Amino acid sequence: MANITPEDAFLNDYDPAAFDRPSVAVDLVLLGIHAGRLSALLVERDQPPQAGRWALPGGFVGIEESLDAAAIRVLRDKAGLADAHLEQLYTFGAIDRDPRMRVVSVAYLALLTEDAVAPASTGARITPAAIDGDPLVATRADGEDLPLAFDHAAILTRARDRLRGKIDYSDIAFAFLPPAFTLRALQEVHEAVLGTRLNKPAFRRRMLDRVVGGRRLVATGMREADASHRPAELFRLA
Amino acid sequence: MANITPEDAFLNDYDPAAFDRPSVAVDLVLLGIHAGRLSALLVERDQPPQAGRWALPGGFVGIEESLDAAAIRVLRDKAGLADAHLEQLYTFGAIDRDPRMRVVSVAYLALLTEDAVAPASTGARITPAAIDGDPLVATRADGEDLPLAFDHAAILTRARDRLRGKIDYSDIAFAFLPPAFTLRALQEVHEAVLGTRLNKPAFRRRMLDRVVGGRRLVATGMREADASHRPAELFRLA
DNA sequence: AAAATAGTGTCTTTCAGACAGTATACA
DNA sequence: TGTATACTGTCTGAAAGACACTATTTT
Repeated sequence: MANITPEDAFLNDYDPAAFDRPSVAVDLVLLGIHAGRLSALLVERDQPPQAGRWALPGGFVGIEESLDAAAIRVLRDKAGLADAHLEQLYTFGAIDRDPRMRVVSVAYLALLTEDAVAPASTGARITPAAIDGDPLVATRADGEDLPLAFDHAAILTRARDRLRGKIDYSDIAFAFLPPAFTLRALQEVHEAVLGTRLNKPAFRRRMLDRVVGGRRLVATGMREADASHRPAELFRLA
Repeated sequence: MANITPEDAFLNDYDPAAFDRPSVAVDLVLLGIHAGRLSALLVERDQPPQAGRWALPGGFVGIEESLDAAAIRVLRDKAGLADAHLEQLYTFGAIDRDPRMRVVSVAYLALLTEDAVAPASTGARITPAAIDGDPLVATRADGEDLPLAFDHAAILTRARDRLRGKIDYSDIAFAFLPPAFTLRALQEVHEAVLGTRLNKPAFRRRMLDRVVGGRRLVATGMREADASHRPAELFRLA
């Protein structure tokens, strides 16, 4: 072990500028709860290859731009969103994932509130689609299953799995909600992400007892406005 | 497939071939349990920049090589290891993380058994170092704290956090162990990763009841060989 | 026999699921 | 007053922590 091999010497003198390099891109998985279902914002491709298929919004990373900065730029310029919870998801680097050229794509997870997902209406070039099933299927509000471009079904699957894995022990669920929210809304977020129904008293207890990152749920004393029956209390994270 | 034109690009008005691209590299976080502590294999840099500092083994990704293939190649050629549990960790893309050029580095986690970590002895160019504390410190077996190169302390920190987050609900602990192992060895892996002591009866119950990925612990009927007192039974995952 | 670790039985606490009940708002 | 939903009390069962005990092997 630890001998200096010819490969070591070669790599020490390796000049990457002399070789072709992959392009580096970011792709954004924009997720929100829409009509009670976990949904992604997808963009219809209008150019070949894969014209007519639906893709994640993305863009190439500039030579003087960090990965995070590129993700923020795509969020703003391609999705028209000023702000969202953004976290890096996974990097996809299969040789043939894009038929035009070698592209290594760093996927980001962006979590949106319901009012950020809804304006992208069905029929437009960017639309929310419920993601469900295994293998994953993206279904638009009109019931149409949208064909996905490139390896984007794999990216969406990994995004959903990440979300399911983290929701129980992190504060990501709150990224889907406005600053003040009802416990029912929080439960609906959990149910949409996990794809299961949850027990209400146990859920309430767990959420009210829980401390995540030094923060916990506190009652605001205010109540939801538009309920047709008894309005629930609004909580916030503090 | 269609002609490759600038219009084919993800962003209609952006031709990546016309711009400088970052280099893409992989860095390997080689982790194992050494002397009861979670330890990483580090390589001493013998060239500037940062000569004398300790780095993760890494290498550039070839234009016709997937990220996973590059990680396997580095594992073999730079670390001299034929096989290990390999999983992608995170991609580091700050603009100035390498002073020589723009490098986007995809970090991989590689988990090794004790006999793969141990041969790299203290004093050699590649050495195991216990990683502990917050901020993270890498300590060689002789007690020396090793200065880390570039952003590799941040990479190691993220590797440790990933491990701690996954050990309770995945089978990664077994990647540190040979095919047959005692329950005490398994508990020592958990304790080294989490940095805490665990309750023995509860740990045994949990492990023997647990089913992860359709597999569970089964007794082999064999016992450990070199114990100076009552030898423990060997288990395997099946 | 002594020493040391393997392995188990059991008590207690904690917490989630289930279910039924009370409270409060709107029609 | 009816109805729908918010919110809570309590029972039960599952699982973890703590601790003490028995079992088995080497020296």
